[in-house]
Amino acid sequence: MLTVMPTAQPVTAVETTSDIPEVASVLRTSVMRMRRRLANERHPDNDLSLGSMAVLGALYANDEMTLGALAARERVQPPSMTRMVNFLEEGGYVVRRPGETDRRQVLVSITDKGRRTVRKDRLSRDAWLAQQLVDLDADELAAIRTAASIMERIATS
Amino acid sequence: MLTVMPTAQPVTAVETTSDIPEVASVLRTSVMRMRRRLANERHPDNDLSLGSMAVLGALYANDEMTLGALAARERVQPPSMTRMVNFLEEGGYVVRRPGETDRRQVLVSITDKGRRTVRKDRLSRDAWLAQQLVDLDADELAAIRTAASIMERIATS
DNA sequence: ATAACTGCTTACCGTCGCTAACTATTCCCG
DNA sequence: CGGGAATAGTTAGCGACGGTAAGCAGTTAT
Repeated sequence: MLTVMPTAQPVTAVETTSDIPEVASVLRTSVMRMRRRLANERHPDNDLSLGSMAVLGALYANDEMTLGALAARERVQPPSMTRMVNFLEEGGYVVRRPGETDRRQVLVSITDKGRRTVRKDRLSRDAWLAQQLVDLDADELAAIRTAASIMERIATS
Repeated sequence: MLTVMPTAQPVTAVETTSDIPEVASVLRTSVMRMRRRLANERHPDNDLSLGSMAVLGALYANDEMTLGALAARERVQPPSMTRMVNFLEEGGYVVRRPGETDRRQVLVSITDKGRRTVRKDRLSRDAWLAQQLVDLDADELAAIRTAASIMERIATS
């Protein structure tokens, strides 16, 4: 007995191969649209942008990081990270201090306010996306997981 | 007979359900990074941005559309679409003309130059992404396809 | 005929990313 | 030790991309 087959008829590997350009195109547009939607879905009472939240999340995990490490992690140039950290510092979410051994460095650490924000935000910000995923079946969820890891790898290559 | 199970050990539906927040988070960051990468990968000799290309692609499929229809299709506010169309018109990729029955409308249609650009660009712009996908096996490709269609649906919901 | 609505445009603003050029510190080598 | 090279961040300025508010012109309804 066939369970629900997501969308496609079973295709052979050969046919699939010739579809690569099409998959590339489809993936590209869906990624673009998805990120636009995600950017819009932030909670209104939260003034932190997606980028800022990602930084704050990194600091939530590792209490203190250099600005350079943050930039590398987010795959962003140092000036972009400087701006984000400025913004976060003004809001009281993080604090800066000069590096101890190397005073050129800037050590960024998260404040209690930042920590609280991350916890609250993890709940509310991903809530919308999680809600969209809740109706998916196990196969679809697995596909998303696989695709996400491939995208991560491609984006980082 | 079980075909290849992408990456994960067989998980029950119950376990999978509890992973939803994590999948949401992973998906979100990979989408953000992926789109950043895609934006950077455009071919240097092509002065059209990703958004403009999407519009041109829509016009390639349906010869003539109103500006409003284009905005709706790209899930963008009318002013944003006005700007893109201005840009495309200046470059000679599209032409504007007033609507016939309703002269408030603006009908946008693609020129030969626009058509040529789409064809050339489809080849060259997605080439990079396609190259990244070429080493994937059939299951992974299927996962991408499924994920893309889900993302499309979510983004459009 | 006029009021309300609609489709697009204009003006302005914010985010996010980049490069180039600068400062301050550290490292290395003669 | 001293001085140039390298490194970590910052500042300044730009471009792409998105939004809202307000205005204008054409259409519809009363």
